[in-house]
Amino acid sequence: MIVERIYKAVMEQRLAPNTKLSEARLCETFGVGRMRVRRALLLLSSQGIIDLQSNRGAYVSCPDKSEANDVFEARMLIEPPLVRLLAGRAGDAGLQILSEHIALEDSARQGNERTEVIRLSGEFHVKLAQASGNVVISRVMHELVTRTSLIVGLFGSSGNASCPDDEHAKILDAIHDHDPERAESLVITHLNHIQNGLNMDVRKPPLDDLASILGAS
Amino acid sequence: MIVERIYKAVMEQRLAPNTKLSEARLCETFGVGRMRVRRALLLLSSQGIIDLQSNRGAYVSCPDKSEANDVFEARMLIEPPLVRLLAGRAGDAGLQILSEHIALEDSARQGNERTEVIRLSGEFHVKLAQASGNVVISRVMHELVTRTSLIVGLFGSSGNASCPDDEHAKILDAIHDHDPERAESLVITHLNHIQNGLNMDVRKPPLDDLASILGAS
DNA sequence: TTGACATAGATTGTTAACAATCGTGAAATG
DNA sequence: CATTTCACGATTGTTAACAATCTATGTCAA
Repeated sequence: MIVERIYKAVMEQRLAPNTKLSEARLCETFGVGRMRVRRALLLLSSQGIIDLQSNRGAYVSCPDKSEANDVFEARMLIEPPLVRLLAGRAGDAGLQILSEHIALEDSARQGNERTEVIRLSGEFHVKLAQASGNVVISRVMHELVTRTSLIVGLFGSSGNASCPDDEHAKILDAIHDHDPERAESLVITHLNHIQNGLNMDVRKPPLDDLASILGAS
Repeated sequence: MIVERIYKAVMEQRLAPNTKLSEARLCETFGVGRMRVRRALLLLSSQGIIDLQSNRGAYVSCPDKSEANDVFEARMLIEPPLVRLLAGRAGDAGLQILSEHIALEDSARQGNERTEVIRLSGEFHVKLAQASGNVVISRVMHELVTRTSLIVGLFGSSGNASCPDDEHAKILDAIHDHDPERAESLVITHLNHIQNGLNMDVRKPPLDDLASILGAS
C-alpha cells in the first residue's frame, strides 16, 4: 500500500517536513496512476501527515509549536489511562507481542540501525494501544505517534530521536505485574522525557532531496 | 461542504446505518461531479462513518457490538481526563460558548425539535473538546461523537436518543467551579447513562428510504 | 539595478468516456 | 419445482485528455 510506504518514511524521519510530494513524482515512484496517488494524499492529509494546499500540491506537514503541544497534550491525556486499562486486563497474546517488540528494539539499537530504532520506538506506543484490543484507540494512537515523529524530527535535539532506552521495558513490566499506578506513572515520566528532549524554539531547516527516499521501504 | 451535510444527517439520525449511498444519487442530490462525491466518501470512510466496499459501493456504517464497545471505551478513556483538564484551565471564551450551547439545547428540547435535540446533544461533547483549545483532541472527539450517534440509532431504546436532560449543565458547572474531581465524576456518570440506555442485544432493522433525507440540511 | 508585468512551463483540478465488477432475473436443466 | 447458469443492466474503478491555476523566467521601463 502506498499510504503505508509514506507513513513508514515519515516514521523513520526520512521524509522531512515541508518536503513537496508532487503527484507526478509519486506516480512514477510507485508505478501507479494519478488516481491512486491522489487518494493516498487525501488520506494522509485527513490524518494531518501532509498538508494539501489548493492548486499548490502536497507538502509533508510542518507542525508549529502550537500543534506540537496539542499532540503531546493529547498523548498525555490518552496514554496514562490506556496503560492503566492495560494493567487491568492484560491479554497474554498482547503482552507477548509487546515483549517481542522490545526485543526487536534492543536488537536494532545494538545494530546501530538508526531509522529502524526510531520507527520501532514509536511503534511500541501503537502496539500498546493494539494490546488493548480496541481498534478505535489504536487508530488514534497511530495518528498521534506518526505526528510525534514529525515533531521530533523538527524540534528534536539530534541525540535522542528515539525514546529513552529501557523505559518501554519498565512500562511493560508494570503492566505485566498488574500495577496500574506504576504503569501510569512510568508512562507520564516517559512522555515527559520525550517532550523535554525537544527544543521548541529552534526549528531545523527542512531539507528536500526526496529523490530515492521512498525507494528503500 | 458535502461531507458536513452527511455528517449532520448522521448526527441527527436521519441517515440510518446500512443505508446505501450510491455515487449517482449523491451526485444529483448535491449537484456536483463524481469526483467530489468520491472524495467525500473516502473522507467519511476514513473516519468510520461509512463503509466503502470494493466494487459494491458506500454504506452508512453499521457498528456491531464490539465496535460499539470500543467507541464507548475510548470515550470513557478520553473524556474524564479532558474535563479534568478543562476544570483546570477554563478559558472564559470557551465557557461562554458552552453555556450558550446548553441554552440552545434547552430551547430545542422545549420546542420538541427531535433531530435538533439529538444533534446538539452530541455536539456538546465536541464543543467540550474545542473548549480545551486542542485541535487534535477536538478532531478525535468529533469522530467519536459521530460514531456514537450511529450506535445510539442502532441499539438505543427509542426514548433516550439524546443525553439525559440536565447533566450537561451540571458538568459545565463543575468546570466553572474549577472542580476537576466533580467534573470527572459527572462525566463518567453521564457516559454510563448513555451506554446503559442501549440494548446491545437487539439491533433495529435498518430502513432505507434515503429519498430527500439529505435535502433538508 | 530594481521593480512590475507578461508569457511560458509545469502542476493540480475536473470532466467524460471506457473498463471491470457485481447483482439480478430469466431461461434452461435436473 | 428447485437449482444452476448465463446474460443483461447497473454501479463502481480507472484512464486519459482537457481546463484552471500557480511558479518561474525573462523583458521592459523607471
